[in-house]
Amino acid sequence: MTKTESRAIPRHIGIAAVERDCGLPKDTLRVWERRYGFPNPLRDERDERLYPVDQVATLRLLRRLIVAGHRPGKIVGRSDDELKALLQQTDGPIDPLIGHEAEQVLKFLRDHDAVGLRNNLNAIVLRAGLGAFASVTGPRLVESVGLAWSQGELEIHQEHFFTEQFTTVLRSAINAAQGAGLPRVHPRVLFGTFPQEPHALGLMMAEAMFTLEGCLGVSLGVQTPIPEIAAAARAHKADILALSFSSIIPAAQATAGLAELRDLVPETVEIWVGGACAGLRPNPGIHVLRGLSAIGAAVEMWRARVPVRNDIQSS
Amino acid sequence: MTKTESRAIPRHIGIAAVERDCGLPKDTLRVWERRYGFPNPLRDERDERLYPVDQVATLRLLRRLIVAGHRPGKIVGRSDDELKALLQQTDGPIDPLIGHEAEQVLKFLRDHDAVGLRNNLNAIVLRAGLGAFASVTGPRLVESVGLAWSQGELEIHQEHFFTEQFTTVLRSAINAAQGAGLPRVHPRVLFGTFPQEPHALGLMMAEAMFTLEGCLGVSLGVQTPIPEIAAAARAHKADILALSFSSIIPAAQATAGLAELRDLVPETVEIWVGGACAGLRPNPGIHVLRGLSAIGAAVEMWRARVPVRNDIQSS
DNA sequence: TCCGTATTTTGTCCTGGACAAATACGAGTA
DNA sequence: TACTCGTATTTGTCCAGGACAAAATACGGA
Repeated sequence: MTKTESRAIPRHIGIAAVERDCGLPKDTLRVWERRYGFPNPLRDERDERLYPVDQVATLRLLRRLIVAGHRPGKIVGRSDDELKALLQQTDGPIDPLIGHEAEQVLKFLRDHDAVGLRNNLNAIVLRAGLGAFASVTGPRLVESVGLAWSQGELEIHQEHFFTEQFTTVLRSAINAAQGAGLPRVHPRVLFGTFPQEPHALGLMMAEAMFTLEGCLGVSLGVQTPIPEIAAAARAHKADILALSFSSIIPAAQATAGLAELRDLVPETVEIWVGGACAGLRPNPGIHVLRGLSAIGAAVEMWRARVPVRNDIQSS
Repeated sequence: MTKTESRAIPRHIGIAAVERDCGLPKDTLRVWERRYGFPNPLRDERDERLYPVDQVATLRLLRRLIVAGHRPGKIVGRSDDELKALLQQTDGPIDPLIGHEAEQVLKFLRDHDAVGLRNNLNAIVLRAGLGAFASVTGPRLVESVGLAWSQGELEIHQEHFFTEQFTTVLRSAINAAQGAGLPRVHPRVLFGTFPQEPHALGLMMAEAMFTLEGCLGVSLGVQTPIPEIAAAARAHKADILALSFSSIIPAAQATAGLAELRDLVPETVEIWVGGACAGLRPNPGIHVLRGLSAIGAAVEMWRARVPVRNDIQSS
């Protein structure tokens, strides 16, 4: 009975869990420790690294700064305060970014109010319309919640809870849109993410945007192996492969994976990518969409560019 | 023109790409090579492993067999033909189990017919009703698809595709049920899975059953750390913690995790578990439900057992 | 100011060893 | 026969510390 507390909230986590939570590969964690003296994990009885949770929080800050363009050698080892100052100077101050809706949502999360959150999200969708929700408000809400989490203001379970409610609301709105007699014609769009990418929200918001444009969308969900994505593109005769990248994906991995994928699918299939991942580059054969609101115009351009094949075309 | 092909499809890929595509960690790939002599990659000029694509395909077969219960020592190194034979032999003949609906669904999957599959699933829900779908037909469909996949009759992307469509249909049915004026009172039920459990379908079917019973359900989605589940149970003042276990979870892990969880939540919170995981045991403080159709009666018993507290009860 | 070349930084891969957790095996008991 | 418990084997993950190329930066000359 006496030590329930010590087991209740683990103060230290292993290297694999840190890799998962921070998106920093194990090798990188070890080499940072060797070079910069940080992180500075304890060791358990079998000499394995045990990272205190506050160092894990710092690592998340570091990762944000690095994807924002800072170099590890300059920032690893600095104090949390310095890092936060840098972060604000990069992203701009945090508060202005959080709009009224985000504040409300965060309040519902802190209150663990499921019904209130759901009603609130539904109200936002109705007020703004699905298009504006999926391209503007939704991403902002997601970012605000992610930010609040990475700054320790929300627990993991609160973020899970938010994701679940958001998913439900958005999914039902998409269903309603599909049932509302939208045309559902070309282009055929196949949605998916790479295996390291478990984040489904961005993908679903993209699905909403394409649906509103009257595209015929099919989703594979998240974390599909690259050869499988390619096989699915062929099987479904997709015109466009739409992939979502959150910021947890290292830019190098995204680029390498995209090159591999580009080789595996026919050239007639376009690859469109988007998301918060910083390092996305407009390689040949890869279309980078900056922001979900760019989808509408891009689909129109596609329709103008690609000759009509709105009838069924058997191979 | 003659050699374009050799550049178009790379015949060898690096270890990081293999990790991505097969889901086998780099460390495991290296230790298999050391112990079993397979995989047997070439080396590039800087002595890094280069895996031929056919070995990568074999690795994917191996991974399938391992999640199906085979042990690496017995199968790594065998020929593709032997592996494929094992794959078909694993679960015995599949046909008897498959009902009419499952056959239809498998046909739509093989045809990659998104619209047909969606309509078909919707029709089943309407015909059978949400209760029968979530407790009988749905689980059977899920099992049939899983079986077909484990025997190599379906590709991974087809299973992803099925999961996505099934999710959409079920989620929208749950929404409809919630909007249909069901009472939504006690018990408060919190849904979740352990971190190693990524399977969301069972959880959602359980959510459907509880919703039909008029419970007030809140879901955390899949893969929530155990302390977080406990924290969420306290925060949401849950009466019941409903956890889903698919067969990929080792029984020992489930038991250990449940013991840990049982310690972390107040005794007034009941823990109900269910799913295809074989080793679930009715430990003290843990209620094991055999099958989703048992949920209805269990909720009624709970309501009879627990004194009325249908009014709001502030802590 | 621009562009090509040195230099630093940085992530990823390597080897070979170690060990605990998971699993299979085998003996003893009801 | 079925089931439990202790032992042996298998298997995944971690460690150290070295190496090197790709990327980023600094530098020098037009």
